[in-house]
Amino acid sequence: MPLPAMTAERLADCPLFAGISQAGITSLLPCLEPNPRSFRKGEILGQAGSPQDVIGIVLDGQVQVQQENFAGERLIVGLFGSGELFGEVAAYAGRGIWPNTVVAASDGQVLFLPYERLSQSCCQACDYHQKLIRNMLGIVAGKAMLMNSRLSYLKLRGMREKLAAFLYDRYRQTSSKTFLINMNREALADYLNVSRPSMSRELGRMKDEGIIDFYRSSFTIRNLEALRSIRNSRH
Amino acid sequence: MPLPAMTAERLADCPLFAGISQAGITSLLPCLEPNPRSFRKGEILGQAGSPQDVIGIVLDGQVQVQQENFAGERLIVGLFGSGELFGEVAAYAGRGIWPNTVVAASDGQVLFLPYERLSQSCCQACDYHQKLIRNMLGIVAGKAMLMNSRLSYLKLRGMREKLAAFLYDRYRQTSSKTFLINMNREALADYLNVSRPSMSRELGRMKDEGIIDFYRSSFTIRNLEALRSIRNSRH
DNA sequence: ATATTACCGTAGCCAAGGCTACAAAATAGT
DNA sequence: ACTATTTTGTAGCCTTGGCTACGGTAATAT
Repeated sequence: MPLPAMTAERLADCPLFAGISQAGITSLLPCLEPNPRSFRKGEILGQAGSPQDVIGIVLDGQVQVQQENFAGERLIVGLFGSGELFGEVAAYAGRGIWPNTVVAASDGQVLFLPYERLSQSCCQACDYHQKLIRNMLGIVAGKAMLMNSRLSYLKLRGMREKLAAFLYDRYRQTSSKTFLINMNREALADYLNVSRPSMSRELGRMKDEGIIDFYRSSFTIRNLEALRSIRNSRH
Repeated sequence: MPLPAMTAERLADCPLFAGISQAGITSLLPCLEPNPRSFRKGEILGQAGSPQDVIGIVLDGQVQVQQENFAGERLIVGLFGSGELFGEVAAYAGRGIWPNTVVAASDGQVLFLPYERLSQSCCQACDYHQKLIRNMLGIVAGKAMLMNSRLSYLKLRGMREKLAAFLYDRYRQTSSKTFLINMNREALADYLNVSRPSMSRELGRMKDEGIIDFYRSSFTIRNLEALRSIRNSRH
């Protein structure tokens, strides 16, 4: 199957190929046995439980990773857009099985790469392979860090604690008391694992108390000390 | 600082050196600039916030990784014993800072390795380096998978759901309707992020309904179908 | 401009579960 | 055997927060 036009250009923005020139990518690519695929919204790109021998790179559009829990509920693990990878954590954790289902959230294109080609040295250009593997290590470690911070939010009891922790982290990341968040209320509530109306209620309370201010996705910290001192009643 | 005796022997059991012979380890080790350290219970092996340029391998004893959240509470991330690594996720995620504090949970020994030596090709024995990096990739990916399964428990609303998910997973892992868990009530409650008395109450209810039976850390699933069909009321 | 849809705040009801306190049972130590 | 300590079950109170329902506002399409 022929590669879509501009593939190498797009991959230059993919963290997996960070530090590799476009020319390098072009020469490296055939060696990775890439398999492109166009998809329409709703198509299944990876079915939980079925054998997995590739990882995916989103070239265009968005894909959603869903975890099906033991009772058949669907939990959204993540939404991945252009340049992002999916399936690589499970791949290198050594099962040959998709643990989650990957569904197209829009029309788009994805590039599948056999993950064993990536991690094994190959014919020529082996210095690039080295780079690829180190990049992959960084990507997987980064995802683990993300999950870890997610875990630390979920471990907090109490709505106010979760909100305070989340907002405080954003404050530290942006080094600014006013910042935008890239989620709407529904998504934020889902991220913190609380219900949207309850979260809105608590946000309102915190606004009334002068701790924060907000409008839509713009938040401002009004009383940093009060925010930092929020902790659960239990000791 | 001289390496402790038997270091290579012990490292042979470490997943980082999987697939490398003991002789290989011995010849490889000097190249990694290992730095051994003995510790006593309570010593700090890595302080959150301070610069990090090494990863640790536990040779003997146990170390505890603690996360300090924004308000100063301590959350236990994990307890690592002989052969296990710590600090590697943060290291390869690219910050040069310990995100968590590592405390010795007993007397023991640890081997520190500069993580950049690991990920870069070196003088001789470069085929071993390849292997090391791929092993490291597998280890980090495995930790990410573990965190993911932990996340899936915490995401569940409802005590009964969490218990059902946990017990059902144990049933699948052991392929037996009767199994022991390696935690006491307190630890299990902490793992599922609920309070112990509330959990005991719910366990009692499930026993009354004939879904499960238990005594101390021994659990028996009496009604598998009922267990599987437990899901949250919300749709 | 108007209709349609997504997004967000608010109110009220009520159940799930957190918390303290206590008792019984098991385990460990002497 | 006896005591001390840990572990687990139980009871009752009461707060937190889930849920439905609704209204208003912003964004988007027609």
